[in-house]
Amino acid sequence: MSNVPRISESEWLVMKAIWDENPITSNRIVEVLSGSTPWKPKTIKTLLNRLEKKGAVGHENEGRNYLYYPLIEEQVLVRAESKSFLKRVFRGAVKPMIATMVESEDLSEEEIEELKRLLSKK
Amino acid sequence: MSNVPRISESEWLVMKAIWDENPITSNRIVEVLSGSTPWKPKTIKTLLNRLEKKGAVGHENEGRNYLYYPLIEEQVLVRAESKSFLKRVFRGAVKPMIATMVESEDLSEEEIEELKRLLSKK
DNA sequence: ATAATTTCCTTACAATTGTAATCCAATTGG
DNA sequence: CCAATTGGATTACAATTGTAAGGAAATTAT
Repeated sequence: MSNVPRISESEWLVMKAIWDENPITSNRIVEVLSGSTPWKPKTIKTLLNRLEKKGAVGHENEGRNYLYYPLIEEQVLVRAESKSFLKRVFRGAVKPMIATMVESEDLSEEEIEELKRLLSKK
Repeated sequence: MSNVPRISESEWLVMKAIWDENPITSNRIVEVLSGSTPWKPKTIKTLLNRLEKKGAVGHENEGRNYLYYPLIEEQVLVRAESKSFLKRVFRGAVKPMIATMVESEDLSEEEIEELKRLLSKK
């Protein structure tokens, strides 16, 4: 069930814009993404079409404009991606994965404390 | 520098076989992967060629066979992938990432303890 | 010594992805 | 009211990926 579609790297950026402001007009998406990518509006439109075809987003008409909304929750996609990444790169082993992340990324004191607490609760 | 090439999902499986037994003949790679994938030998050969073209592996001749070896360390590729995954899916935020993994994957008592120790050392 | 097999090299071919441009209908500015 | 613009639909086109098959040279089996 709930076969999560595969979302490409570029498409992820679009999804994030939609999750962040839901619902959101295509114009607004273009506006948001123009701040963080070098994409032309046409490019963003293409990505929106693909995402809709994949069943990741839907839209309704707002006048002559489209109002987009996610059809997949961020959490769902995030989990699916995480699982696939874990398998591909770490052969499914969670601990080495977390170890690598803790080693190579920066974590503040607080974050470390919070994570320890989180682990304790398990 | 050290621009790490992008390794596709299928290619990762080949890389793992090579990291696991280094150096390794093409035959042995086919043998290993035939156990875990449905790929035909020709497919595996294609992937090896692509990896070589990308500079991820090299080979020397062992008689009429090829003996492959990695040109990129596992750690290097793992870190690069992790960073890219983190950015794409978690907007670069390590803590939520680890939190998600801890929540949705299974960790044994021991592993949890070990991770807590690891965090403490930071 | 030929035929069969094996190994590698080259080519294939559709789907996905990145990155748009073109075309058309509706809307808006003058 | 007509021209320009805008938003969406359709089309484009090369690179990457998944998944091999075909051909050539070397080796092995008979």
